Amino acid sequence: MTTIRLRNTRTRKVEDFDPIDPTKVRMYVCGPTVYDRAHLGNARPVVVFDVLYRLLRHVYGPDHVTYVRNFTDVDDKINAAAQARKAAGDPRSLEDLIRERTEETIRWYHDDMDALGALRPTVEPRATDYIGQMIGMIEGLIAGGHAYAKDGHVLFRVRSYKDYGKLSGRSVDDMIAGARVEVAPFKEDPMDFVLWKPSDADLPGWDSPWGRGRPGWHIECSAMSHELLGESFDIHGGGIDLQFPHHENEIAQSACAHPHGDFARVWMHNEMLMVEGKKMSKSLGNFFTVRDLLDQRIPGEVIRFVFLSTHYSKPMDWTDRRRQDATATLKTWFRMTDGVPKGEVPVGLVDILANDLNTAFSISKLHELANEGEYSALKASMSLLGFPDAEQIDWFRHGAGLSGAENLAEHAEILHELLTKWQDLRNARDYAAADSLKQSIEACGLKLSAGTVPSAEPTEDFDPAKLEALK
RNA sequence: GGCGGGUUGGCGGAGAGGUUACGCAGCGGAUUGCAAAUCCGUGAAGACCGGUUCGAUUCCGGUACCCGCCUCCA
Repeated sequence: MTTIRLRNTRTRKVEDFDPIDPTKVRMYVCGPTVYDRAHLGNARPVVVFDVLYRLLRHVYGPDHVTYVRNFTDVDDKINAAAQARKAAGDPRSLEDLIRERTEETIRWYHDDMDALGALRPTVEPRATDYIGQMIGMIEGLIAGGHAYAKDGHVLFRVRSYKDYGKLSGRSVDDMIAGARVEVAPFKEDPMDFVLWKPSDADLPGWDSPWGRGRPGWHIECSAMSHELLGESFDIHGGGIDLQFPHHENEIAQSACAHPHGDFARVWMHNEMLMVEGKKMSKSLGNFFTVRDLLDQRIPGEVIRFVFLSTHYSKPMDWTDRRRQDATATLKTWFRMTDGVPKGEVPVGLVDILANDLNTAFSISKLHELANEGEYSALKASMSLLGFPDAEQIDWFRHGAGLSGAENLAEHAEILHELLTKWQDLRNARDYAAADSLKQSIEACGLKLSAGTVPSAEPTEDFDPAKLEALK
């Protein structure tokens, strides 16, 4: 059997993966807080751990892997979104508004992640369905001396867990010296973090031994992973930004609540996403969602390809250039594998993925399969990496994909239609009609180019009104 | 301030202590309504300074620079 090797953040080493029970491999990945569309950065862990999930299924069998990814549907950002709508005059109750918002966001999330080719996890628990387990866990922590109630709050006593800070390589004393911690009157120690907090009448709340309130961030993952995967499970994943404090706190809670378990044995973290060399942020104006890209007719598999071309442990740069390269490569591969029977995944490729998920190297191997004419193997390999079969999609047959020019994005639909038609006419060797169509498009002030993917570049004479008139 | 990641050819991006990464672009050629697609061939690298070694881009140390987390945003 293939030995999978994974980098464990806890030990800072790449280790042989040795599941507790090979017939029941268990993985937990931190999912989204459902208050808005997922941005591109949110999608990276989804794709990274989807590849791991596929690899685990390939090695241990599809029925022997349990993948849990939560929806955090209780959070102050969600409350704020609902309160804003209520303030704007919506007559419905806060609870109804919250429910509507979280349900809608979960639908969006599914739509967007499905488009990236991510398999649905085995279980997708919602935090609000596990409030009882959270309360039970908090009670246990208090009984064990690891937490204390004060003024309607319950706090975790960080000093009661000697390994606190081990995952992220921090010491409690150093962090306090850094003085960047919230000092609150109800805290024994500045590093103590909230397990439960009181809710006033304007906030959602649940009855608890400490009064009506709601859980703090962190406890939901500890409670749900315990309920669904047990005291000890194999892999816990998420973005590197979650390493501290989220995962550190999860470990502290779970280790103290279940001292006989190991909690998660392997901790995996993906590095961050950047856009054109910079962190994605609203202030830089380079912030966008997965849906924004899909709406620009960028296929989900192209986004996936760009993600996989960088190892998960390195920052990944989303650039328009890489998007174009990925489009061209996938287009070639889909043409090669269209209608070809699916063969076997080469052992060498599985070994490459098993070596700490080296997706970037695996892509070079796919290039080699393509160069050698091994199209059946290429097709199977693409499937393992989560790409659709050529027969399931059709953009590669005629074109699609636009130049990334920002000022064309809002005309994506009409341009896509026109470019597709142009390509189809050329494919049909109807050059008279193709050239005539080209002339009418270029009359709008666009320059067409028959590249790997037909594209349109705006000139200084670009007139959007004329373009829309071509509809 | 604390912790962590990175620096490879024009661009993106890997593996391996000694042998071609790979892709894109470029260049030469074939083919082709096409500015395309396809096919054949081809040049080009390892931030800086030391150390270990018969030999390092690959191991070790230092320097410089870049980036992220520690704070609501993944």
